[in-house]
Amino acid sequence: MEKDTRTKLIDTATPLFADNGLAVVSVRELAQAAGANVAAVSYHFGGKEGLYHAVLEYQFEPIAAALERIKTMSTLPPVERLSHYASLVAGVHHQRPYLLRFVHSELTSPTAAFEAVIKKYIPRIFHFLHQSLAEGVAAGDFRPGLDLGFATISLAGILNFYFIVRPMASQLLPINEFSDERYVNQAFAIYLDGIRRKDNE
Amino acid sequence: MEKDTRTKLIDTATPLFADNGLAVVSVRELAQAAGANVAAVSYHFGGKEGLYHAVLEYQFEPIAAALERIKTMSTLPPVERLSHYASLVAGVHHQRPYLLRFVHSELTSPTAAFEAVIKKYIPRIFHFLHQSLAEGVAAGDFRPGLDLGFATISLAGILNFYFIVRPMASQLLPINEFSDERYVNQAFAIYLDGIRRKDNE
DNA sequence: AGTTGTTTCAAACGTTTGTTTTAAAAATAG
DNA sequence: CTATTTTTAAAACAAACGTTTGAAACAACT
Repeated sequence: MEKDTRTKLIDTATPLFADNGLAVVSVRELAQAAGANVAAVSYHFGGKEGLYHAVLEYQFEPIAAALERIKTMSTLPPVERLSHYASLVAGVHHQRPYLLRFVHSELTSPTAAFEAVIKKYIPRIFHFLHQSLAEGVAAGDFRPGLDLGFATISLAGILNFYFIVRPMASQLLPINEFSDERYVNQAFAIYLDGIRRKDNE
Repeated sequence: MEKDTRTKLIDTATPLFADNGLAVVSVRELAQAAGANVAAVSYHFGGKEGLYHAVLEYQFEPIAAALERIKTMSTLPPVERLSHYASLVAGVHHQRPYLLRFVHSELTSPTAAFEAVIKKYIPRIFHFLHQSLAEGVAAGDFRPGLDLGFATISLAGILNFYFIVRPMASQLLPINEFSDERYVNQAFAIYLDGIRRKDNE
């Protein structure tokens, strides 16, 4: 078995890195949690940063796949493209519960992996949203006065913020039941209604 | 002068802690950046965590003030209360540009300061929003089917996410000009239009 | 001027960090 | 069976960590 300890290390490191950050988690703590030897990290990944990089690449796999699907959407009407994006967000976070922790951690305090991983995917997503919004305005679906850059951030924010705070939310908020799909549906509905062109425009 | 190095340390530590986190910033790096001695941190704050705690308390000052103002709003109609909250968000982030970094850092990977500081303020804000939304629904202003817990997160998300990613946004997004007030105004308008009761409801 | 309390400083303390090095053991493949 | 790769264990490494120490410098006040 070639990849037994390799994958075991990645699986164990994922929640530890996501919760505590690259710097806080020590190699010894990591190895013990994975049931592996201290030297295994250097042996397989060339060091702690190498393991972190491997974790991040695995986390971004579904985003790469989602971006491929996004390419095929250019013929769809803007509203449907945004709707697809919303369900894509829910699906990706369901597949990779820790992904957004890494994205946000890299956005706020970038490590060496920022250039290699984050800068590769995030701008493409924003570009897709930005362009879909622009076409929606041009088609008369959305409010003509929209600031597109801000509206892009608003959509990303209203959809993703929930997944950022969710791990702590049960301690802080009086929420009965957490359903990612229900959240995304309502949030997207609010957003879409909010940017729609009104009759008096 | 008693508080010269004290405040100098707090001021210097604020962006360092905000950008890199409590664990990553070393006391020596901190002291050198502040032009102080290594021992000054232990002397004035009892240690690195004490300094972090002092930084956090200073950051939360405007939130405490905002919560006081919120108390006086109970007589206002729900829409205006939410609108006040939106401009309060903009004002607080203007006063304390690093505040949200700390809030989010504590939400995702809590330090010892979480219980003492975060748990003290955040639930009150969410309670205020939750209640305002509930009254708005009861008054017929907002859609009757709204999930209030989710709608609370949506509002917090659409307003705050911008301030989380803004430091990195210029590298990632094609945004011409950053204006916090303009962003908050448009984002809140989108949200408010999105939760408004429609004619057919 | 002299006393007292506070603040600053360089140096040192004991720990922990990531990584490397040995060697032996285990597993895999040809 | 042999050769290669992987895993384990224990030890060692320099570097960096947070904190403490004791003396020196400073300030405030009688």
